[in-house]
Amino acid sequence: MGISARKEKILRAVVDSYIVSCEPISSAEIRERFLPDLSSATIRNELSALEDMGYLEQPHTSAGRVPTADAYRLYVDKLMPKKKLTRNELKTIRRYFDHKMTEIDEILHQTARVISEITNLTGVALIPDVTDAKLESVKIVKLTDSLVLIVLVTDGGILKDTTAEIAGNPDEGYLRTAGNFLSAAYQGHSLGEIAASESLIRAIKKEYEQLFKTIIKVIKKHAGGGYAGNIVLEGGAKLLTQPEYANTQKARAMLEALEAKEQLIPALTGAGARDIDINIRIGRDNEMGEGMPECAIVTANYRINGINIGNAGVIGPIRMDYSKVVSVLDYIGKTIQELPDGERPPDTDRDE
Amino acid sequence: MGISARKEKILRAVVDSYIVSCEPISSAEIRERFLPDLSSATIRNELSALEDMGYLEQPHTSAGRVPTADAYRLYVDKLMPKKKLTRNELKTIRRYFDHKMTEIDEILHQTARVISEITNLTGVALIPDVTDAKLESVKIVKLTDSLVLIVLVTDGGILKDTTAEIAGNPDEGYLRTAGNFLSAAYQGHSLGEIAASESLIRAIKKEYEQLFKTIIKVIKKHAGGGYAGNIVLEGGAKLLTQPEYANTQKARAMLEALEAKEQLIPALTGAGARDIDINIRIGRDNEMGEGMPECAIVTANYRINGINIGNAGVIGPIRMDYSKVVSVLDYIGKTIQELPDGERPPDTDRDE
DNA sequence: ATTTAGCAGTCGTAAGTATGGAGTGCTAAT
DNA sequence: ATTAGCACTCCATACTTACGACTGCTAAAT
Repeated sequence: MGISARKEKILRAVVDSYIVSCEPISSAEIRERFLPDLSSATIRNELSALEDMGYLEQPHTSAGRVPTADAYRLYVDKLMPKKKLTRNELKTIRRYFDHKMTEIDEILHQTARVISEITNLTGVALIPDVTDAKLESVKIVKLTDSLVLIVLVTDGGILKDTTAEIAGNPDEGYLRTAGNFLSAAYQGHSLGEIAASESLIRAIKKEYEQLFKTIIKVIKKHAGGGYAGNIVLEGGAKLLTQPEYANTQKARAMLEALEAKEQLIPALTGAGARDIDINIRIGRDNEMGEGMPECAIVTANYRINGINIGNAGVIGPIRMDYSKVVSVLDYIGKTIQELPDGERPPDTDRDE
Repeated sequence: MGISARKEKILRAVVDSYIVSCEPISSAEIRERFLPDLSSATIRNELSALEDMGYLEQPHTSAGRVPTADAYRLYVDKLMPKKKLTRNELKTIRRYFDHKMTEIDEILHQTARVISEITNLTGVALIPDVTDAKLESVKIVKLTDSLVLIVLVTDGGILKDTTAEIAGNPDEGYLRTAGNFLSAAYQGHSLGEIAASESLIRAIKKEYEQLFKTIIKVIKKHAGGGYAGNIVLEGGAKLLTQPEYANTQKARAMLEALEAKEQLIPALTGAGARDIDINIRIGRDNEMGEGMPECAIVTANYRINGINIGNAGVIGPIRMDYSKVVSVLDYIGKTIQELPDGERPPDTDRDE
């Protein structure tokens, strides 16, 4: 059961206004700026009704109205205008992506950075879990007598490498052969499978056993370990420009939540985030997960040539410019789509 | 020309007190807590003299005294007590370093993290410039048909790797040979030299030329690029617990300075930081470099087996517990000294 | 000559009070 | 159903007062 068109107009006015000013808005101001054909008294009646419906709140009796989290929810689902980015903003985004990038990490870092720059919120990116990635090959490179570099290449070009110490000073040929052997044995299996299954050990020749154990350890480190360390944040300090964090108390709670990145995982990966392109979650205290302060998270899922390369978005106060954020995420999606071919996104206009 | 012993005692009392309370201290309180044998009037006279000498300030006429930056300088150079870390703190440090770490990056990350945890300030680490590192070998590993991994191994075990796209789908043997060839040609030369000199190109066989150019690009990226990206920060939000940043204005200035990591470079690498083990710089506005707010930076230079592995320390308000910070940096130094051998630092006592 | 007690003077902080105005809810008229 | 009008609420601001924390100075004591 919906609400009347007029109520929607008024609610939208409240949210639109509050998003930029962070101040309660009065019936008179709504009339003046958004709905001059109605009297303030009528608007007041509607406001009162919207308050009863749980969409608005008053900080105190003689103050204007402020949207609730429910109002934002309705706003993003139904009322939100489609905002266009300015030329400068488009240019900024393009500039961030105008050189070749081969590593997913780098793309996501850049994405988080540009999101933060444009929205003045904290940019966040989630580097995808490699547990389900299929192993293509294992390369083992000798660095020094006791140190090797283990490189795991997976489908989608994801790449994980780690140095490991190794005993017995094996020669390069041996390591190469071992790498080829392991590649052959494991090719097509996901890292998760490899980390989990003990049975595959049997297939391994005796002479590779020590090396094998080391590599399994490396794979486990990447596969089993959850997302910790795979969350990228850019522009944490930007949040302090937002008036809701003028109070140091709240600012600290928020920044601490950001520093404990693991806490963010449920908020970034929760239900619903999987299949749709843009995911907006608006949460009061503890709705976002244990210890997370009241905030909103908007993320997009990015793909290149159909291959998932990760999620990126913003984290900020519930009062944020959702429309702009969505536009930014959208345009970035188009931009990185075209990245590998060096093409420009279709709606690009070049201006000096 | 020094100051009298009694003045030193009083100054130390002021600083010691201010470090923990962040409140101006009165003559009466000094008498009570530090120097019961003197009258407050005498202390008042001395305070007045110290103020004339530039070591103390009054926020206003009827307030107690507060140390100036000069006072901190004198304090760390001469007056500071040697504080012992608590058992818990020692344990915390040891826990951070109780597993094997082969990568310098990882050690410095951990260092910054533990420093932040114990001091409640922002931990900072500077990963050393590789411009002067001598190249030991170049490894080129084929990942996919068009992608190779270029690994640069330098003396001291420093390692830089980057993926690069490459045309012509060369086979593995070719890449290995090319790697060996380049290793031989460049071994012993510093990355800086290699990046700078064009003359070495002549020695390169025609067939390696394209690959060579790619690798030079990679080396230049690491060698010429300055420190950007080599600065590690941990615990930025911790600063908000410090009373000097209760004011959001100042907090933002500080956090923004931290985000623009490049700005930190002069502060971390300035004159004097080179040869001594622990470097304390206490700066008023702009003394630390353009755009840096008033703050203090304490760093230590860490070595393993005589090889420099980087600097790490804290950044925080001028009012910080220098003694504790120095103790922490010191103990970390001992701990990572012993890291590769798995030994414990000498003064370690194990308690459950 | 140094130290100290005593006291006047300064100034910030906290608490209390008054005022203005912003905004609402309600009522009654349209 | 809408709206003008008005009484009412309550916050923000400014102003005042009182208190008390410290100092600096002077004069006496050591």
